[in-house]
Amino acid sequence: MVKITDVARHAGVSPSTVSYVLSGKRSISEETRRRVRESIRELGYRPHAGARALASSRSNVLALMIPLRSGIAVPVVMQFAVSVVTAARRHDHDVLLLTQEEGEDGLRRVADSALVDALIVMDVQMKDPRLPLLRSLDRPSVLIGFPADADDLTCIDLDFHAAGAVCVEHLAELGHREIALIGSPPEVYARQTGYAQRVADGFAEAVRAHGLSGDVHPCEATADAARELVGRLLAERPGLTGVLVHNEPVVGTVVRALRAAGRRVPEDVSVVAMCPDEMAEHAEPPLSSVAIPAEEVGGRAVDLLMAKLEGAPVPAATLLPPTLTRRASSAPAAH
Amino acid sequence: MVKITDVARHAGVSPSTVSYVLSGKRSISEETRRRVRESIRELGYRPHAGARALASSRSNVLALMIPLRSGIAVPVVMQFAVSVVTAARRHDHDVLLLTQEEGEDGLRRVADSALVDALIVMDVQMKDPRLPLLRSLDRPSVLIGFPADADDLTCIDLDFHAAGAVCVEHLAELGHREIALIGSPPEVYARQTGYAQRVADGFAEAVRAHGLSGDVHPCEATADAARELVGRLLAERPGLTGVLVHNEPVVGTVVRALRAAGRRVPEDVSVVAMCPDEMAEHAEPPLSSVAIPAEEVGGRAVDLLMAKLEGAPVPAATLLPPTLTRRASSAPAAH
DNA sequence: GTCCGTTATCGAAGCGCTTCGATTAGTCAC
DNA sequence: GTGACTAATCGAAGCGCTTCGATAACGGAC
Repeated sequence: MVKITDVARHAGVSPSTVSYVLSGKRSISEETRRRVRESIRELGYRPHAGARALASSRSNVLALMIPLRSGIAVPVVMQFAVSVVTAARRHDHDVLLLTQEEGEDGLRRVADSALVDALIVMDVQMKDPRLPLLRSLDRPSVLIGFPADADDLTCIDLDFHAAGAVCVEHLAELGHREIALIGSPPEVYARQTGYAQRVADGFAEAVRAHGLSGDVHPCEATADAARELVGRLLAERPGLTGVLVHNEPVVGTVVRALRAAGRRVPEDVSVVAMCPDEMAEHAEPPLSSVAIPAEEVGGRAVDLLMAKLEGAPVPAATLLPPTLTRRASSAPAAH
Repeated sequence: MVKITDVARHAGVSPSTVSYVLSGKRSISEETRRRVRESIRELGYRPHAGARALASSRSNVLALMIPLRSGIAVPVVMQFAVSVVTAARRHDHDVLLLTQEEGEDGLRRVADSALVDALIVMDVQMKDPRLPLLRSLDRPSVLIGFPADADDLTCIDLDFHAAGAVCVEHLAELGHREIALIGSPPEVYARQTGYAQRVADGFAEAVRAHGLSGDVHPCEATADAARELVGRLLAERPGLTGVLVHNEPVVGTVVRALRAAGRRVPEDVSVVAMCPDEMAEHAEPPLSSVAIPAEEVGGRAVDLLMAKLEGAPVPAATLLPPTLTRRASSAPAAH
């Protein structure tokens, strides 16, 4: 294994000079820098991560804790993870993967052992048991999601409240007056993850603001439940012409159930979904939708963390504005 | 930060004794061990990962490189990742996440910097550019998937050949004589990832062995392509009563297309899928299927790696036998 | 010509741990 | 009682890097 002293000898300088060339923390003459770089290349030198971490108390590794729970859209989690890794690499950091299962002990372990410099935690609950721990750690962290009490914590997420509202506004603009939200399974609201409730609130608020009629219907993530709910909705509310679906597994079923009941989409009923773009694009018909900008959330989370590591002040809360993409499933209301 | 010398002082022993208590590499008296453990607990001591890695040349971290490419089933990748992390933790290791995008340089980087002790690489291609690198690294690795030339490498995967065959056998047992394989998109075969071809080979071989008629039809992963293919198959082969679908995104579409063409599933046509169990269970009707045992593959991959790290010999190839789960989509052929 | 401030470099200490003799006690066979 | 072990513990070296003075060389400024 080639070490810094080998490079130093080869370049005719001291080890500390090599270190300063690498870190740029002191000025080095152009000529020396060139020679050192050349030696590094020639010898194929890579600093030993452990030694570096020991001497500098920086591991250049971030921890990412991902959720496992059912009801969490796996592809979205994956997108997050990939975007976090990609963003971390841009800052010359690596990512250590932790599962929710490891819980607080896992976070404490990697933080206290100095395995990681900072932490990103996904799928934050309203009353998340990890929050006190994160507050007590001496390492910075960023939460993806908003807990009930976010004091002293840095959070980022899609603005779900605005997302609910933006869907309503879209339907309102198209002239729909009677709409409904087919929501997440009841346990998701009960679990107090927050985002489901925020969508519902944003929906309800916008419904009021626009003088529409519309209400919220939690729905189990099964085809049967979705069909049953659609049937009930159509029976109870014959004037219904707009539906917002915030329940990924059943979006396809909802559309098919509407059609089975003789309603054309979008001619008779407009459908808007909150789901990954990929899913919306491949649906039949392609669905107007608001997606979670996983890519951006992950990237921004890393940026926030990097800023905190450098001691820069960062906003406590970052809400990303929702973007509604119009596709074939929504159209002006008939008269 | 509390360090080993603090623990040593608190317990009235030398630092090396604490180290030996932790590692178990030398015998320590019952009494001393107890005292040291107690001090560790009381002081909340965690060994510094970097220092440990430096002194022992073991980081206790594994690298996992995950694929990004489209056509790879995201939930399966996620399952792998989670099972690898879980298995690694059982061996007191952590997992560093790398994306395929990082390629060979990424692998070299984490290996040469001693950030990781060993590597797991997913989604191995027939002629994978990472293979020479992995051979040259001084750290053990395990591939998930089988390249064309696996010399000196350790590979593990589902036995796709057997998986293709087992589906045919299932259909044959049920009395079906004319069957078809609706395969992966053409580019997946072209890409030479291997597994698609192996399924097709296993299928073809078993068809021959059982004296059935049946052939292979690659299919784009779009609803249109699937519908079109089903239409063509039914037109060209009126006697068709069994279908194996090895193309996750379109399994639902295939079933619906069959029904749209007036064929009941399973009464008129039996359908078997190769897809994650979750997808098969939630389909309408629930599908008889062979799943990739991601859980087991991930766990076994880690076990192999651990064995290699300890210098134990391991089999070069591990093929996990497929398991077919009978569900509602396959039934005896009508006469 | 002296003094000061840069710029470029070096040497040494030290990060927190593991590991390798060395040492001391204790046990047992004879 | 002696020699030969084994069990339990210690001390010190060293893992490969960063970082903190210290030093030397070099220009201006006066």
